[in-house]
Amino acid sequence: MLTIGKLAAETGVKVPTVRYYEQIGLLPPPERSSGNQRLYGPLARQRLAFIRHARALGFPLEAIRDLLSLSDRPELPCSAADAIAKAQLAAVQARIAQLKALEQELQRMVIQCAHGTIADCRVIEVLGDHGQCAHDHHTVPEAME
Amino acid sequence: MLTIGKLAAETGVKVPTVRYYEQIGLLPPPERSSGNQRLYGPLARQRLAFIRHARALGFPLEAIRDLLSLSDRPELPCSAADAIAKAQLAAVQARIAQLKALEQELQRMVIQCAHGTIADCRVIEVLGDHGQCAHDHHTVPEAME
DNA sequence: CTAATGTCTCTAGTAACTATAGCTGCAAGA
DNA sequence: TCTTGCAGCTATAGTTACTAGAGACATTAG
Repeated sequence: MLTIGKLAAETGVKVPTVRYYEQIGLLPPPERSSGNQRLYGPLARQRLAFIRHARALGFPLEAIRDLLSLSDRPELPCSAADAIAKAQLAAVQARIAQLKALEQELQRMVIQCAHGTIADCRVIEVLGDHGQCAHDHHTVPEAME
Repeated sequence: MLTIGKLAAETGVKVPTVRYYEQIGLLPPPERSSGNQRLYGPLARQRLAFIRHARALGFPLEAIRDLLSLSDRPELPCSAADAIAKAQLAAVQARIAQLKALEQELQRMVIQCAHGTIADCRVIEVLGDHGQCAHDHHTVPEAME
């Protein structure tokens, strides 16, 4: 049986985060020691590793919740899991495309900076006037860490 | 003089967001009408457009705060503004690189899915075992809007 | 004049944690 | 055995950049 600290060290998740996952119901409440400390078995370790890996791939916790409940029902077709992964892939791709447009614009700004005074700084000037931009970056999408 | 609604419509910022910017000190408290409603002049409009554009380029509000205070001092050298823009560019580029690694991994997962049952779903399997991954995506960076 | 829309303040909620405070548990050294 | 010090416990609040809601007042169109 692992204490929360060992579990955290083994999975690379921080201790408060483990407790947070329990609080929001992603991890089941574990056994407790006589002194009321959490004790985890290998199943919990596996589940936490799953969560950690999915988070690292950018899946939001809600998607992970769905994936976990799917993995508890191995007899179902995997189309639902597939759909979640595809949605995540699409979100990542959209985000990349958007960031590339921002990158272009920022690069233009930085390159044109003549390193004089603020009064004729391209950075400040371009920010003040969207008309000088090449691309349409005027939609700020949601984060995804 | 513009009411908050007109200002919002002209700049593409939502009304509560304008009030929020005032609350955190990005916009100065404007004049008020006899009935206590906010009234904005062209300077406020310009400042808000600046904020809006910088946000669209992904600058965090703290960076925008710095940029605004720089733009109030046109005689200073523009190196500080340049540095902020460069930092934002670097953050965007780092984020793109990280998302590309995720994209690869997600693509592998989705492509390998045989559309059978959950029991042998690659999506679920790969998430449960990081050893099957090609890349090192095990650092989740911070958001950026 | 009335009805509809706009605006006001204030509070709370979002995602996914992180940090803090103040307490108790537990293992090892002197 | 004492004690020191880390680990763990609960609960609350803070983070970013807003968004949503409640309930009241202002303004404007018909």
